[in-house]
Amino acid sequence: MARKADETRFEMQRHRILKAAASCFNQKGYSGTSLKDVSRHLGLTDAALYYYVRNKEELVYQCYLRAAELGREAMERAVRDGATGFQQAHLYIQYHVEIMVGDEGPVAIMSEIPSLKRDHRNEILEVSRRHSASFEKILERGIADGSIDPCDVRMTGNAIMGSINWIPKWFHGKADMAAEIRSKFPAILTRGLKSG
Amino acid sequence: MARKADETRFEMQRHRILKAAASCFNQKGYSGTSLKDVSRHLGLTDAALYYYVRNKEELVYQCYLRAAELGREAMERAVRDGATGFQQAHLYIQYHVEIMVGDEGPVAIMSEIPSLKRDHRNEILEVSRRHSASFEKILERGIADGSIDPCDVRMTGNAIMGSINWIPKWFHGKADMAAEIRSKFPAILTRGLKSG
DNA sequence: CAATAATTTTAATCTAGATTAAAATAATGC
DNA sequence: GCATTATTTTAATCTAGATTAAAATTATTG
Repeated sequence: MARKADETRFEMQRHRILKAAASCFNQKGYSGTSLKDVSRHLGLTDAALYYYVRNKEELVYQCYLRAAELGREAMERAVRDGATGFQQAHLYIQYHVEIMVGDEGPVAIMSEIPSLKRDHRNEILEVSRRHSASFEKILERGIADGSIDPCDVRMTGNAIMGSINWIPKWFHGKADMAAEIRSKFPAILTRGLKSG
Repeated sequence: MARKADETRFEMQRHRILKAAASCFNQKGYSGTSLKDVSRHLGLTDAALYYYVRNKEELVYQCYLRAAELGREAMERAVRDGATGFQQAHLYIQYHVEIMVGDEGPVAIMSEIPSLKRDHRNEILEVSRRHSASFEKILERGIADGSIDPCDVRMTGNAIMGSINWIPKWFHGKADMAAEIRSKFPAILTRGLKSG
């Protein structure tokens, strides 16, 4: 039987598929994209996808897991690398924006949660809650250490996250636009936080 | 034959339907909501909807027209009532937020544009472009009159709009939450604009 | 190269949900 | 109350797209 080499081949293909799927879901929504839409992007048949994934729902679910993974990483790095709450918030926004516009493609299809089946949905909702909570913690930290002006962290968190999550709705992959977003968005979103 | 009374009856029912549809589309997306989903909310049969609307696509389209109408109104009122650019921006955000959380229901399903057929899509995209442009004009006005700090109006506009458009993803109709959003969001979104 | 495992395709199914037609019910004007 | 028009339902269609099974192709390994 085949060993490590195959494992890698399989994983690579699977990764390509998830990436293509995430991109489609982002553009057309879950129910709006057919498996043929996804497979066409890869020069495959729709049936081929079933070799990599149990069914369509599993496909979004995997996209979400990947998005959650990337999000968690971004959060961790931000908390590790930032000295003050403000810096952590700034870094997190920077990393999150990067996920949205980077060449990894838009991994995060945060709008499709209703399409998940109950167990998966609950899991993702839970992860998502924790994620929001972490960001609010950062804001609180900033308020405590004086780097961020006192504010309602729940609302402020939602406002900032929404801004970023909405990016895929108007950003369509042009490289120069990506650069612009990367360079300007973080400053715009944190300007309102700055204290002093 | 029936006259004005019926006209009104018809219009009222049609309005209820559009409202229910918008709400469903917001929760589950266009392809994710069946006509049965919509009709169930109203105690009707799915077939009944066809008396009011040519087909499903027409339904989203009408929702969009209504959303666009409300958006335009909000923009006009804001421009009329605000003295400075900053005030206009603040008012517009306030009105826009109100549309999202008000009892009119979430009219704006700005994510479903890809589901529209070409003509309708182009029309809505055009309207949407004009709308964004109007908001950017407000920001420029504010910069010119000194009430808003110089900034990239394109990016800033997108950031603010995104925040608001994302609200339906996490706001689920609880009245006290609506009040909180209404009272806090505008300040949060404009804090970063303030000059001086 | 032969044999086995991995990957993809072709060709059916199967189902949900949009759409339609005809019939039934409710409302209205006279 | 009758006749007409408005509204809704019931009962079929019709179709796109998800899913599956079996066959074909491609890699891998010894």
